[in-house]
Amino acid sequence: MQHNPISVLIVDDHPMVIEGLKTLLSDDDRVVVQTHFTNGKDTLEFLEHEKVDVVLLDVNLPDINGVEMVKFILEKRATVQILGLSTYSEPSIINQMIKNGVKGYLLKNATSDELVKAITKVYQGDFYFGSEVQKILADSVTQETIDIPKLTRRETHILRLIAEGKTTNTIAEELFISPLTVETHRRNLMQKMEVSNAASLIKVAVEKKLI
Amino acid sequence: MQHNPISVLIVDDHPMVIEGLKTLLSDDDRVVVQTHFTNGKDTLEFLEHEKVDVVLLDVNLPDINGVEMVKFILEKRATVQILGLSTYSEPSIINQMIKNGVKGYLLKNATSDELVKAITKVYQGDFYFGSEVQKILADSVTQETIDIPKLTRRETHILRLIAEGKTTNTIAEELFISPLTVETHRRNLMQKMEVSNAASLIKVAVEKKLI
DNA sequence: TTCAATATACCGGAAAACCAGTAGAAAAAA
DNA sequence: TTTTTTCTACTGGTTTTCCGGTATATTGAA
Repeated sequence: MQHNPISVLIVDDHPMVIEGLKTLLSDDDRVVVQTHFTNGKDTLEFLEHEKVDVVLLDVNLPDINGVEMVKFILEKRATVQILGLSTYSEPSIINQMIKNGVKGYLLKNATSDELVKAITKVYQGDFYFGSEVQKILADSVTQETIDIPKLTRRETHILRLIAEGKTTNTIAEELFISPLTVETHRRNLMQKMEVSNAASLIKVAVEKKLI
Repeated sequence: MQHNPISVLIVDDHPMVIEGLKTLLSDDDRVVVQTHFTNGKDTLEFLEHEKVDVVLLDVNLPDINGVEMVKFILEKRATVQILGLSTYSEPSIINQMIKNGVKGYLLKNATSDELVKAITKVYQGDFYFGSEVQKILADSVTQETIDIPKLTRRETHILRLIAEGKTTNTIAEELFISPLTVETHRRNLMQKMEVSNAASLIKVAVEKKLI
């Protein structure tokens, strides 16, 4: 089955993680680490003219945000399979990454075995999620993560201004619109966030990372 | 100078980080990795009857909190030097760790050179902080971290209730005090936080991690 | 082009928040 | 024990928010 080993590209800004991944993967001849990068830009440049089977992608890169990165990589190389990697498990981020096309997701406490398993699965076009990640995803369905309300541009803007402590009138002046309009927006915001005043509006906005 | 290499103990719950550290340190004969653990409990047990020169301690262990861990290790082995390691850089945590006795601190994006340098420095009894960490520490002195207003117990409590979207009257009922009293507290809170309404009160409270 | 979503704007009224100042009782610190 | 801080409470008044509606212009996607 494994005539050609699966070529892997590692993207992570931590040298020690890169070395660790290489070591963990070096024992297994089904997988070969082709190269590695510590930032998004170099990775994308490389993929411009080279190809790999699987990208091991850290979510927290110094230059490009992980969710964006998935999109960019797949734009360049639609056939590549991406396996997300991160230390912590933010349900919303994992969800976004999946939406953008990652085929698997592991936390960094994964063992060597799990790593190889994930890579081979993903390479075959299957999905693979670490057990903790699965748990998180399961929770996130029931939890509040799923109901992050979609705010319009104007609403997001006004939300920020409210958080800065500005009154309806001040905001209206700043945006050259009627205070009544601002109030309508604020009311829509509160309805979407299911709260009944500005204080808790800000709290849930922070919780849902909308600010 | 380096007759005996410095013996190092690695504590990190991520196998790939452990492998990475080992690899990064394997090139240098001034340092030898004696053993490694993935949790706090096993580490402390080991230190009960064995000794090492330097402990590379990840801040985020599954069982014991990093700040506590420093204290426990030094209680067991007062002569050991501890070098903190973490992915992110929380000024408050770094400060606490230093207070508890770590001699150095690195982010996980450190290079092999920096790692060895840090270990040798720390071993000699000196301090060593990665450049990013230094920046963070410097900032944390000048930045807003310092002017976290001291809230009284009652104020903290009421702040939480405000964040939950409760009105003055509701809070008063809940605490069996007059609404007027609650209002006084809220006004004091706003004054201390230098804001003029509940929305921004919550925002800065979140920023300053008071909620 | 048509339709849905978004941004705009209004009325009237109730509720809550905000402001400025004062002040006594209780608890904690000196 | 004295002093300071914290918690309590008030008067009286202004401003702002919040609520339940309604409604039109504009924009963007199908």
